[in-house]
Amino acid sequence: MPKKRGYHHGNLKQALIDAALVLIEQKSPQGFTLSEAAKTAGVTPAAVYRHFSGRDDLIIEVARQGYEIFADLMEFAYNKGQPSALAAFEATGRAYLAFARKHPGHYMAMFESGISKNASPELALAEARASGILEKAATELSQHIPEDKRPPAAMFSAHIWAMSHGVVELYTRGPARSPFDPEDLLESGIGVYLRGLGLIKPDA
Amino acid sequence: MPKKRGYHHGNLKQALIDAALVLIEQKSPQGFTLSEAAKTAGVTPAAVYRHFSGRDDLIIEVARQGYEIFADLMEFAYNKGQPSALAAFEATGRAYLAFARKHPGHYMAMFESGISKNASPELALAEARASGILEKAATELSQHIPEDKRPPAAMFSAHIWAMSHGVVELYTRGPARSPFDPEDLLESGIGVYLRGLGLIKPDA
DNA sequence: TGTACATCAGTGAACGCGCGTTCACTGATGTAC
DNA sequence: TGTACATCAGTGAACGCGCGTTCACTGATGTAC
Repeated sequence: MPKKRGYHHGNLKQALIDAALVLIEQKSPQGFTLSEAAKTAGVTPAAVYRHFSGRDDLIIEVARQGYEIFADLMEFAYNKGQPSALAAFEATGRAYLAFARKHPGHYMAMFESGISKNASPELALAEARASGILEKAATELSQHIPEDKRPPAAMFSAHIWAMSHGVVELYTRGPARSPFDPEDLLESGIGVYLRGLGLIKPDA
Repeated sequence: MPKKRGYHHGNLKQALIDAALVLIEQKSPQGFTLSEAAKTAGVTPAAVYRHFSGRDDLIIEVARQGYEIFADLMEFAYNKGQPSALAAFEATGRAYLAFARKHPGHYMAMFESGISKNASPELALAEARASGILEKAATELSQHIPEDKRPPAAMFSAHIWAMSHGVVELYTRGPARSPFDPEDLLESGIGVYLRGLGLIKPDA
């Protein structure tokens, strides 16, 4: 909410983004129309064109804001875990799932909308910042692995990201049923993985 | 291709499914219309209604066939790895990724279309068969873990499935870039995970 | 403080379009005799 | 083998609808004097 309410509608641009978020959560990123977003924001379809060049542009902006929030949350969690590389890493992992839960619309716009991260320079920038934090956490933690059996940090972080994303897609939404809480599932999965790297004691 | 070509169009039902597969690969499960599918199959939109009650019904059938193929492939891989529980398990994991690669349209209809696995009894049945094979492989392998530190087989299989699905979504499609081959990524990730469970020797 | 003007966010009417769905039909295939 | 009939897969015309997009407009806000 920059500026105050004023003007004709108020802050239509953000109102449209908020409307898109609601619709994405209800019907998926591809399941709503530009006109629906306008109606949800209480405005004529034509008004949308004052702020966005079309539907894709709107979704790109939703995703961009998502990456900003995502990066902020991850960074905060990372810092909170410092100076322990392990604690920082685990906090970051938990923050990932928390973000997916609290911001499903953003998450879907970012990862399920089919837009390329290069759809706009601003989007690419926001995405890079988020990835950077994940990779930093992974790199620092991997310093604790004996050098001769240390996997590349990018691979390490890709494994964790893949498992996190998989848990989100399959077990917080998606077709799979599981008797386990997604949070527990992810935490235990990462735990086993880290044990495999020798980063947690085998009997912990 | 059951029956031979004959009749008016040939085998329209399957032709529509094949058309849907092409369109799903090109534009995602929600990105095409019933009319497009009809046109792709070389037929009037009205003809679709002889075989399906609507677009959803068509996608459900695509997903069902996907689960059948999926289950067949997994079962074949599993049997090929026998009698070693570890070899069977790893072959099943590789088959998962191979399926996602070779049948992207089916994969997307199954996991990214937003249809519920209970959308039809036939779909639920096919899904259950596929899951059963995954769980069987996981259960057998988990017998080799010392009983006191053995996680529930369902959790074990959920971890692996989550990582597999995450690799598919993020690194064979999706926004993430990685210098690694998805196959290598998944194989190494599962390797680390199994080491964490004590199922592979730490120095392997 | 008040007035006159410039700006520009949002309106509402209009358009052409492709969609989903229905319907009576037609004509190729299968079958009975 | 040939003929007459039944079946039913696919046609094509028709419909009402909501979509995306454009345009001249209007009226609230901001600003210069």
